[in-house]
Amino acid sequence: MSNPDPPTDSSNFALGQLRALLDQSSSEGEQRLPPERELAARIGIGRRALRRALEVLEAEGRIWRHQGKGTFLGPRPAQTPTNLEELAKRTHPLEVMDVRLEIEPALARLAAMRATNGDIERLLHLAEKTASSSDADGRELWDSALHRTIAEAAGNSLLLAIFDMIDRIRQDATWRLLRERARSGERQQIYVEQHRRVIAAIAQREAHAAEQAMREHLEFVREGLLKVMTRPLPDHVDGHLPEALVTHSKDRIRHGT
Amino acid sequence: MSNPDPPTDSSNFALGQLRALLDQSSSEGEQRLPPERELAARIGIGRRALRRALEVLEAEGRIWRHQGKGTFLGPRPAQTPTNLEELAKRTHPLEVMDVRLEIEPALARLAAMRATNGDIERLLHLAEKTASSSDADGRELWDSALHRTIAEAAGNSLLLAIFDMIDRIRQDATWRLLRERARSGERQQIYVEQHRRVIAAIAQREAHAAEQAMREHLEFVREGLLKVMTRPLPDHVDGHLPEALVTHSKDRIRHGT
DNA sequence: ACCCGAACCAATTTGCAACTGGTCCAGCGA
DNA sequence: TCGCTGGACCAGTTGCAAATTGGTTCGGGT
Repeated sequence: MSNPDPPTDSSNFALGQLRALLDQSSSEGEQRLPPERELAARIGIGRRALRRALEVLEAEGRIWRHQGKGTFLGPRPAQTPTNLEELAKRTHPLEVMDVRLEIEPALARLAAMRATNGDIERLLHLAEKTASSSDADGRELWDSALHRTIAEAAGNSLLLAIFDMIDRIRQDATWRLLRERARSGERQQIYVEQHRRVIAAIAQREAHAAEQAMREHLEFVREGLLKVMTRPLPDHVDGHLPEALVTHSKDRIRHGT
Repeated sequence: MSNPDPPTDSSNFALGQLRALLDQSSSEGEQRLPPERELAARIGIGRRALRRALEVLEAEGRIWRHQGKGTFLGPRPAQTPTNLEELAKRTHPLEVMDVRLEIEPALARLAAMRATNGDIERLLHLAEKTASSSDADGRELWDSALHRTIAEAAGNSLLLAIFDMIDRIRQDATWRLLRERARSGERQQIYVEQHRRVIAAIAQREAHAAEQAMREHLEFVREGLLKVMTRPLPDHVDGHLPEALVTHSKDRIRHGT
């Protein structure tokens, strides 16, 4: 394989000059390098030669550049989509389940240790409601409220914010139908029983039992999700997929470096 | 207790006019009301009287207002806790450490299972850099890059986003000084050694060891944080708090939207 | 070949103007 | 005295144009 833009005499000279400048700048606390045009003029070479040298330094991880921003020292800072919609585009149900399996057992454990009596009262109340609701929308609502109350009872506002973030992604319209199919029939009854066990453990302040019960519940949920996603479509379902399920896969973007 | 700004004749007249306008607007699908100045002129009263009427409607939940934006129909939209600034105000370093203790061991475990060889290469490279950097800012940068690379290697974009969220809160200017004090001296060397152990476990694909090593590292970090926050200031430190801890909290305005 | 200068493209930042709600004040009138 | 108005000013938001910067292409010179 051939390098489309190999180092040259002028670039190598620039490399030396730049390394010196980098050392000087970092010792002065400077985070930003001058613009390319200025740098090229200062060193006395053309911009193209300078850019070849900068590419080397960037590959080494000593600098990072971005169009319109500038050239900076150190490793490239992390870019995070704080936007929920963007985030929802880059993830998928199984990823979300993996995250829930990490977060919610911990929330249940913390809730067992730190829930107020008022929290526990609300949880017991919710457990009844969940069991008695009949329609799918109602189940969704009570289920969501139950999990969120546990997250509140854990008494960590940051974890609660994280839970909310995950929950919002879960609420995505595209995924609702999926969950509805996954919890139909006798599975719903098992859900109710598992919820009861989690709440009982929290009420009795058994942290480990609460964590374990929540983990088992979520693993059961994940299993149901897998079954629904892998089984063939039943006959009465229309042949073509909804557009939302088809188009979303192509605008997936890279997030590594 | 007395209302500082009770309704008056003019305001009561405006209230009736406004309720009519609200009904009309909502039926037309209009979400936004005209600016106060225009509204006052149209109804034929002063702005002060109009604002009293608007306050009533706002208290009733029929409208909501925001400086610079305007006046809108319906209930005030839920303020998203995804806002990093607001989130940073509602949490504190110990909460963040609790969350890191839940998330990052899981990330290390996943990384041990799913890291590519390229990931491991980068981790080894970063470990050297962290050990060799001398100044505090440099340590912060490389340390942050190390933890993030582990998060990337875990191969779950949602968990990565959560990690980034926590990391940004950690980067808050107010807390930097705290961490700097907590890692000075021989603790830094222990950090380096613990990092090495985590990376070694990941490189050897020992999931449980990686999780445990990361947990131990973070518990050590938390312990250092506690020590710094509870111990009295040493003699050579000036009596008054550094300005960064006092002033920075109020002039935090825009980072991005 | 190699390099330079110039020009252009694209992403970002910055500064400014306009607009909006929030607040205060002097003055008018019942 | 009290309520109200109009005006002025402050503060937060939005939109836009200009300036800045890295990314790219092209022609000409050495």
